[in-house]
Amino acid sequence: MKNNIKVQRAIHDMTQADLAEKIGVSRQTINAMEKNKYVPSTVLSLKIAKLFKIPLEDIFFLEDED
Amino acid sequence: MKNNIKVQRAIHDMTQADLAEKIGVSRQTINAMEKNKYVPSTVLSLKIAKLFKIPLEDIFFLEDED
DNA sequence: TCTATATGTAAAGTTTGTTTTACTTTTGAT
DNA sequence: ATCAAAAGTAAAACAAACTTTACATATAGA
Repeated sequence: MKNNIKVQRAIHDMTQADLAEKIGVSRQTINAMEKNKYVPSTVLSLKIAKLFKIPLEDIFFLEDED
Repeated sequence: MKNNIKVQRAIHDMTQADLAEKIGVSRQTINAMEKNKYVPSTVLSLKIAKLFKIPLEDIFFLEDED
């Protein structure tokens, strides 16, 4: 799975720390997500989509190997 | 978080085992998800939304306590 | 009623997400 | 060139997802 969180942050002019605080996780969690170190929970991805006011599928994308 | 996987299964006339097999998890995982025993990963929820051909937010819902 | 299929549940174990702390590197502004 | 903020990274510890096995309950049809 891939994501474009970094782009969404740029659009909204937020740092990783900003986003982390808004959705209630650590900054490292945001960083690791952006670097595709792991797959976040559905609660987390729903919160991010809600914050950015766009469909979850516009931020997170399945890949062939998923 | 809540979900209406059971309803979607009914619409598509699928058993828990059917769904489990289609998205590549165990039947107990589907059962536990339906009974809100845990929060699935974003890959799993994306696969379910894709299978049912509806937006993820039409299946999984944030609650106030999330 | 008997049987097959679907669902619910539980415990143990493995894997993976997430936090915390802490340090390094990059970037941009002055 | 310097400084501060932002981003990258890493290890240890803990929490949660997910699997496997196994059994119990429900439901519907023959």
